[in-house]
Amino acid sequence: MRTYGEYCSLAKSLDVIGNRWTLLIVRELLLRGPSRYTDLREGLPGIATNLLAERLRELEEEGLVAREEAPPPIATTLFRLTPRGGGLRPVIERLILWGAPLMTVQDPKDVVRSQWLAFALESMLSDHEPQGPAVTIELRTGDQPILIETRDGDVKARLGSAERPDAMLLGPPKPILGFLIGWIELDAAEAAGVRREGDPGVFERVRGLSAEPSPAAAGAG
Amino acid sequence: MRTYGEYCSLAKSLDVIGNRWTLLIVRELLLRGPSRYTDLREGLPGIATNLLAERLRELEEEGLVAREEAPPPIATTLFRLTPRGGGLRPVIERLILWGAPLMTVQDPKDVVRSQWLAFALESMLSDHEPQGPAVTIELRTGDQPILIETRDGDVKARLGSAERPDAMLLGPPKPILGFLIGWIELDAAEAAGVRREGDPGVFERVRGLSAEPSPAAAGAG
DNA sequence: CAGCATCCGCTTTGATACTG
DNA sequence: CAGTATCAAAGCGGATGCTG
Repeated sequence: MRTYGEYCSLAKSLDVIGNRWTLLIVRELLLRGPSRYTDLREGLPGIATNLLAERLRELEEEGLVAREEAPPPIATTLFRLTPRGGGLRPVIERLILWGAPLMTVQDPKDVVRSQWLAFALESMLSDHEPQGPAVTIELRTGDQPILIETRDGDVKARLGSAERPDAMLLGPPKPILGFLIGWIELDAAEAAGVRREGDPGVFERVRGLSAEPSPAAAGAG
Repeated sequence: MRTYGEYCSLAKSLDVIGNRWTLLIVRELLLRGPSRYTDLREGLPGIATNLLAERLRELEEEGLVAREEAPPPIATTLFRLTPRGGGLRPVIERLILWGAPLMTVQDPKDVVRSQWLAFALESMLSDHEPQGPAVTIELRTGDQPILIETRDGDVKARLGSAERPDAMLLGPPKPILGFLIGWIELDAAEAAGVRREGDPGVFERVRGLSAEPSPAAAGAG
């Protein structure tokens, strides 16, 4: 194993999770829960199968991932995060927040997955009126519908549909994200191809208030 | 440039700062302030000089680092973090916290630098009695003395000495760190070669209360 | 000396093919 | 389903040399 050889907490962290793909594997395990090898590979487009196997082996050795052989009737291997591996969630949340300005650039070749958007939205949105009645927002963007819900003062986002959401946004992911993060207003999002249904006021319940849309200018500190 | 090709905030962050050495360069710039090329290389033992040059160029292109040519009398190039680059501090702090359990293992080949210890201590300690009189603790470990001070409810740690610190710890870094983080008690630290001077009560002002010394068992989440 | 660029051998990664 | 095997390409580490 290649190590920085520094008695430094940051360097030692990077010795463990600094390799390519490692943190994305942890992301998949966080958002999917215990997963099969094949499902992980499906959630990591472009990863070489030998690399996924090697990374999982390393993560297991480091105690971040546990392998679980399901008994005969199911007969499959599940990979799950240990508490130590789950402890990376705050790190990943901070990286998501720091990277938000980079989402203003969507390369045509970028793969879009609603699961990633939902995962990121949980870190980026917050409930500004925790005492109010729960609200539900549905997004129709990416490959699957996303459900945003306020719950116990938190904002939860996951794949799913609601019978009667309080509001709905349909269209390309970039302006929808830009509007929910707070970089652009609803009319600008609509000009970029977003369609709204339901009460426009409910968005303000969870919307962020960042002011920095540009990836070059944004100082997140 | 190699990219993950995902429209995901985490993946895009890693596209920018996921390369080897990048985050350690940011660490050096955070703890040193604007730095010369040579000083950066000195703070990153083992980095190849061409890699440092390449990383700095990348960081400049991404807008995290700015290059500054000092005028003729000084005639040197300074590299400084932009606000965007400085925005990585919370990410690095979380990585430091997550990596703390890894500091229970000190490889004989690990380079020890007091600056790294001071930087990490700032993330790991907090002032439990912000209204009390300011306290000063000096550490004699690593290559240079470290000064820990309470200030405005924060704990600051930097290289330096005090005329009359309220307390002092001398000895190997591992037990000193273990004691300050809260994994072991003072008598255990002393048994591991730590010597104390001054009031033992002042340590409780800033000490952490983590309970998990083992890198394998610690669930930080 | 500060701030690189070049060259070379080794390691890691990516793509694909194949297996119990 | 859950990998292993193989091989080419890219990245990295170390040494050395160049330039103002």
